[in-house]
Amino acid sequence: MSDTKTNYSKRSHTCGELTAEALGSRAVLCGWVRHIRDLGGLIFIRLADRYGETQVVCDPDHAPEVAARAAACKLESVIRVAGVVRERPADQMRAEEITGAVELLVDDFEILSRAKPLPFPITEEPGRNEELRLKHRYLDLRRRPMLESIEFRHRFILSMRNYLASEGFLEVETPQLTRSTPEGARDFLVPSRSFPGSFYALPQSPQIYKQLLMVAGLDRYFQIARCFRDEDPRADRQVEFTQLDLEMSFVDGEAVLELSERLFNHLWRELLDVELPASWPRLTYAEALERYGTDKPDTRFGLELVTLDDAFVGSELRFIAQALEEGGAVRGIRVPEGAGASRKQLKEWENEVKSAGLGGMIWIKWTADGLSSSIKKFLDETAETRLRELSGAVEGDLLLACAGPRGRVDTALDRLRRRLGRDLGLIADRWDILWVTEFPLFEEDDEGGLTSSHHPFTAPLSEDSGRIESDPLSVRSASYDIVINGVEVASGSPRIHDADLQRRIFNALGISESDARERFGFFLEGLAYGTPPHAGIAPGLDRIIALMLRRESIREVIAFPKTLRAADPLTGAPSPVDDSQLKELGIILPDDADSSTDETG
RNA sequence: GCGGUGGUAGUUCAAUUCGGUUAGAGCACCGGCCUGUCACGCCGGAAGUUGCGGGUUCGAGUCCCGUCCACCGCGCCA
Repeated sequence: MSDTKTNYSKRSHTCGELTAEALGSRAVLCGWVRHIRDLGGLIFIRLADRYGETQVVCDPDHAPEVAARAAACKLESVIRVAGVVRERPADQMRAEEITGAVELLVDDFEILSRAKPLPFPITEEPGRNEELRLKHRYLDLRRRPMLESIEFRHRFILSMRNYLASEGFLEVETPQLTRSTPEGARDFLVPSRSFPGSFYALPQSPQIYKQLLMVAGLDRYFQIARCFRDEDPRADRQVEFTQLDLEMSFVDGEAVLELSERLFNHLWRELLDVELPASWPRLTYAEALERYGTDKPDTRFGLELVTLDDAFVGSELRFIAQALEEGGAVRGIRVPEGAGASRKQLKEWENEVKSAGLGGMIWIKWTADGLSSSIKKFLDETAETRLRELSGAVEGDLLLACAGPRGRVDTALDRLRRRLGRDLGLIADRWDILWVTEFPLFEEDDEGGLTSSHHPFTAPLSEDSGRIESDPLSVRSASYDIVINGVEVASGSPRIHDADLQRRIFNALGISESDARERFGFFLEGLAYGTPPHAGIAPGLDRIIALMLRRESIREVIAFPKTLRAADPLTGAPSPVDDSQLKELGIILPDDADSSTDETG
């Protein structure tokens, strides 16, 4: 009776707590009718709530009225039952369930809310139709695995919040209606009524605000921040997602690395009972790309990439010669003892490469019977020897390779490597957590200009900052990413705290002095009133929680996620609005605007 | 924007290579029976514009074209 869960409520216990200790006592339970087994006389109901399930028995010999009501009760109706806790017959105890030794013999039965027939069963694994789950998310969330992920998420955030508070961090909220800055992802815009023709933007991250909080002297800040980016979603990306945003003053990047390591280690220890290494391995961006073809390598297995250009110098293979001429690369993966791979298997692996945008995949097998290869005609002895040297292949091995522009080859081989890791069962069951550092500060955009590869407030490595004007693409940033089992889960950097350096960066990005004043003037001015050196990081909570729970998609750890087109099947958002609303906002739609969707599909 | 997978009863699935009678089954639902079940059991019933539109054909769930939706990936995601 003293349990906080039952305070203020109609029940004496939850559905997960009655055990043999309660034998003989009266109890009142409320919950959902999860199973009904109507034997014609006796009726067994498995009553469920967030906390568990308890078997309740309605016996017509004991209470005829109760049995009659139970017989009329439908699955997932909400009921309140009162009765006496009694022991189950000895041969019917369920040791694997907490409440498995007891049952409630009901003498009072009240239906609080009847349920219609369900659109899908609560007690079974869902089918392929995820839209149906989202449309009735309130039912999907009744499923035990979903409940577990929501509870886990709560405990994760609680543990994180407590930890950061103990480290002296202040939790501060920043605005959701803010100013659009054309850098980065596409903004979600919100029209202003009082300023017709002007728009707020939803924050892509609280980046500028948190830096201004450092200028304000808050010293250590964090926020569980909702971020919005209007880009196509993926299994690990929603247009609306949650980050732990944090920032520290009077520190360099190293301090943020240390804090992050302690924070993650704390979370893994508290929530998973797993001890991560006290400090994590570090990999530079360049090394990650060279060895794995990606900036977020899964290091739980080998199959590292090798560069094979040298073996193909002067090759008569047109696609290879062309790739090399155009400054591309031939890279591959040696599969130890992979020479036994079937044609069908090779075809599947090739499809993996093709769907990443490459024309095809080369394979070479070294077997006891000699060499066989998709390009055997074009492999002379010199080339073959060179391939073995470069890849380290020995008899019994398989070499898979691709040619093309370096970036696309790396994307394809990263994808192939992950597939190989799965297919060959090479992925170790462990947590591989590491830092990826020294990202390039700039990237070339489509028009040959420069953009920030992280964001424009990222500090360059001090030894590289002299080249911002002369050779910007060679400038490395002081940024750092956290990668766990091949998933990028956090990204951060020391920030620029000097208005002059910030101006040079804007300049390199092609943002003129007047542009910068127009777009970031308030920020530059802030930096000019005494800015402490500061650094921070922003872990993506949805991804981390999904990773910890080994869920395939972050939708499994978000209560009300959106589809891959950023729609919400439950509410029907986004939806058209009344003309009067548009008029008030001064918005005129083109005649062909029609956002309605095919409802028959 | 591009590539791939899928869409059949409320739901999960099936439907003979290459097109062939009235599109089947489990669960749920409705009716009947059943007093120790726990995937309860037994008997019966209702339930379908095969996502949508067009085409080929004597005949289309099946083949072709278009389109919509969901999912996976590429592009995109400072």
